[in-house]
Amino acid sequence: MKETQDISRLLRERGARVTPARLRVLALLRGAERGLSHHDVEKALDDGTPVDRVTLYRVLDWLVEQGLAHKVADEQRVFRFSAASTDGQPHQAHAHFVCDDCGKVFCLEDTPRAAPRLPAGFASTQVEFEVHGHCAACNVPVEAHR
Amino acid sequence: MKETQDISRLLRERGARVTPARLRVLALLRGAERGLSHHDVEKALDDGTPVDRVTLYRVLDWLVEQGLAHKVADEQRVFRFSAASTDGQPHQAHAHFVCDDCGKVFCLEDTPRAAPRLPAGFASTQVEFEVHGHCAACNVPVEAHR
DNA sequence: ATTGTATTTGCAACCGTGTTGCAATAGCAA
DNA sequence: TTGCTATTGCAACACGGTTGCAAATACAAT
Repeated sequence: MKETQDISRLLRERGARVTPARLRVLALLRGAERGLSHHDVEKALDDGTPVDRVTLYRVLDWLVEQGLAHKVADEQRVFRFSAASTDGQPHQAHAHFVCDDCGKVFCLEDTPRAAPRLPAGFASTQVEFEVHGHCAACNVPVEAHR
Repeated sequence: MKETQDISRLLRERGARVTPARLRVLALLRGAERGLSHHDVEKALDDGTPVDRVTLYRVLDWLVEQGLAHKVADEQRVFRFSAASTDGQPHQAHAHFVCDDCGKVFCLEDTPRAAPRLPAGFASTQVEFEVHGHCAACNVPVEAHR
């Protein structure tokens, strides 16, 4: 598989050993369309040979350390990991959609980045924009009470 | 003490019982110039009659529920609480400014209500807007790196 | 002041996320 | 194949936060 070759190269480039755990985790993150929590990853790797909890934490942190992944705390104060774009630039500021039914977090790409006016002397370093609601999977048209 | 009277009234207005824990915690938050973690509050209340861990958690969450306090996760993913401005109205959807230096939370009133476009099937119920940065007091003009 | 009762409190036990120490395993170079 | 060392797996821990339930108490009604 081309993807595996690709990832192996990335790992080896960093003078690190190519292990199944690293391969599988990075491939998973790269294929994911949203940030994955440790638990998400653990579940996703559940088929096949399971990966130890601790190893997973270490692999994830290692990927971040190597610049191959991003680590961001979500609203529930749980870290979510996503593959770094290999073409360099850091994780852009963008809005998140949080489904109040299933708890999933989605990245909204086209966000109107209108920052609110700040009082004098205030400086902003980061803007968090979070939209709460019901995602497509949970949003039953007929009656959507929770 | 005037402060205590004032707080008692606020609590009673909400049809709630005026208890020492609530009185002390809210007074503390109001006097604090930065967001306090559960641990901070516990420590601060350590003199006098100590308040139970769990009670403290419940009081803090109750204050937030009543719109008397704000709850925001800090950089270390620990909740920090600060007193809400008591000029009345319920905690509307509006932006918060969180100072990453002192932990204080400010309410930004004039928020551009531009909701981002959502993917098909998604429905939003609430929008949270959080701006992180340095407040006027912490924002030293000379060197503002980071 | 006394009583009744619903609200709060305190305790103990628990949960989930994340971490540490250390012995066993397994990449990879020689 | 062998040997070295990075990596893994296990067990145990740390810490912030939550839950269930019985005891205490604010406050309203006598």
